[in-house]
Amino acid sequence: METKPRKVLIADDEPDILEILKYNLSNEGYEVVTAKDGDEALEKARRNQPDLVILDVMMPKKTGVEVCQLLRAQPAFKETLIIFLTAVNDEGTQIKGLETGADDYVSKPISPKVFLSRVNALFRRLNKTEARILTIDHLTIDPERFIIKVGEAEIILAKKEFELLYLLALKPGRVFLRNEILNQVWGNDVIVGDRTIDVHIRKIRQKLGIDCITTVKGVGYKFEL
Amino acid sequence: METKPRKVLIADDEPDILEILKYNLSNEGYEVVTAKDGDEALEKARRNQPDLVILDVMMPKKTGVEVCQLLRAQPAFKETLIIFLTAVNDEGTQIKGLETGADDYVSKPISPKVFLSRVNALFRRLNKTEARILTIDHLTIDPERFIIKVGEAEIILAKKEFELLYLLALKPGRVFLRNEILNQVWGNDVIVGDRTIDVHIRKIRQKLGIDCITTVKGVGYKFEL
DNA sequence: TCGGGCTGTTACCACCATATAACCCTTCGC
DNA sequence: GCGAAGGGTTATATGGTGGTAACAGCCCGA
Repeated sequence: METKPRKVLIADDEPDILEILKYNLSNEGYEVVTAKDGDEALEKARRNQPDLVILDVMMPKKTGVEVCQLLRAQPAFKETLIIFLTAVNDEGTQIKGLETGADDYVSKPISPKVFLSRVNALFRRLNKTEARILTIDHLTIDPERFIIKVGEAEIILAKKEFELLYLLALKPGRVFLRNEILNQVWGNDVIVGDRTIDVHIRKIRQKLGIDCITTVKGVGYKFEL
Repeated sequence: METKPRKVLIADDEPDILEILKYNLSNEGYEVVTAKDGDEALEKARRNQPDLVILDVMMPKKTGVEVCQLLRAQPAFKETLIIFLTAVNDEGTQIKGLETGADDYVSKPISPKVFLSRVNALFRRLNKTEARILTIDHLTIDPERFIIKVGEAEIILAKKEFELLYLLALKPGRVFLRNEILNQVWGNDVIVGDRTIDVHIRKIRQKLGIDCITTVKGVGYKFEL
């Protein structure tokens, strides 16, 4: 399952800040791009389409607020997260920043750890609205649309079949005991015959046309391409 | 589609803070409920189902962090916005707060104006349901004029029918559970029979004359051309 | 080689979710 | 007050879903 790394663009004219933030965000698994002034920030934002933009308010060329406004004006950046970063702890600027469409406003000096938590908090909320789309090789499972894609072909699975496949595909390679599968998909109180799972597995294999579910005899099933 | 006021619960043991925040939030059009300790906060949260909960960290009975954890443990509050409010400007607490699932962390003393902007910023990201004209292929949905166009033909839908179609069309392809539809179109407190949705869907399909709503059995409906 | 344990496969069918039509109550314009 | 439209319920039809049974095949140990 691919969870592509979140892309973050940091724009600040102080190299130290850039360095510290980049170091911390990278460690946390984010992909980091940096810019040292407003114009460069705009340029790199366009090219990299980051998920989060961190803007210093006081920057050469263009201020963070200006950059923010320009970004928000473009449809591609309507949804992008934006955090302002500033030494200026002045109310007016802060309010203006937030009203321009920023999602957070952090005052320097910043504690890297606190900053990280804030970033994570923002992404956490964003995540929920997003679908948890699984992509394994050329197989795509989209629970939001209830669609399976093998290559370009769209395949419709029934509810139970979908849930079963999704469960297995969540942890590729991991073997699920028949009991686990029953609990997860059917619920721990429902009692069904022993052949039920096999039949569903078969239907999935049949509909997908590819062999992605492996039987582990005497144990259970696992997803594998 | 309901545009009822956002409900906010404020929990703080200092009456002054409660008063100031309540005053400011009310002015901004929010519906405000207050609590003066942790237990009362939990109680009122359950009863009022607020969209945003503001928690003082230091409170009698239960701390803000405890309340937050208890709330987040309940499915009904998984999505609720939570802001911590505190005089304690200690890193550890702040990080813990954010990692508990809070969305923001504001240190006292607070400027009411800045605080308001932060609240607004949170809500802004949450509701991206701006009324805009949708155009999907040769189908146009104009929520301002309440008009549907299929090709050149104008079609009049009833209010509920329109709202239902608009909801689905906002995210083409995305499957909406019957529950989601009920919440969004009818409101979470209204109780209607199970067949109601089907009937409205049917009317829409009939009036539009084109097949743009797909049934996903056991799950819900999705818009698709 | 035989038999038991386990899984694959097929056919069958009950039941549940949805489709559909008919009906009723309320609201609103005239 | 009346008719029309909105919006909800109920009853019945229908098809897909998903469970079961029955049997075939395979692997492995005795």
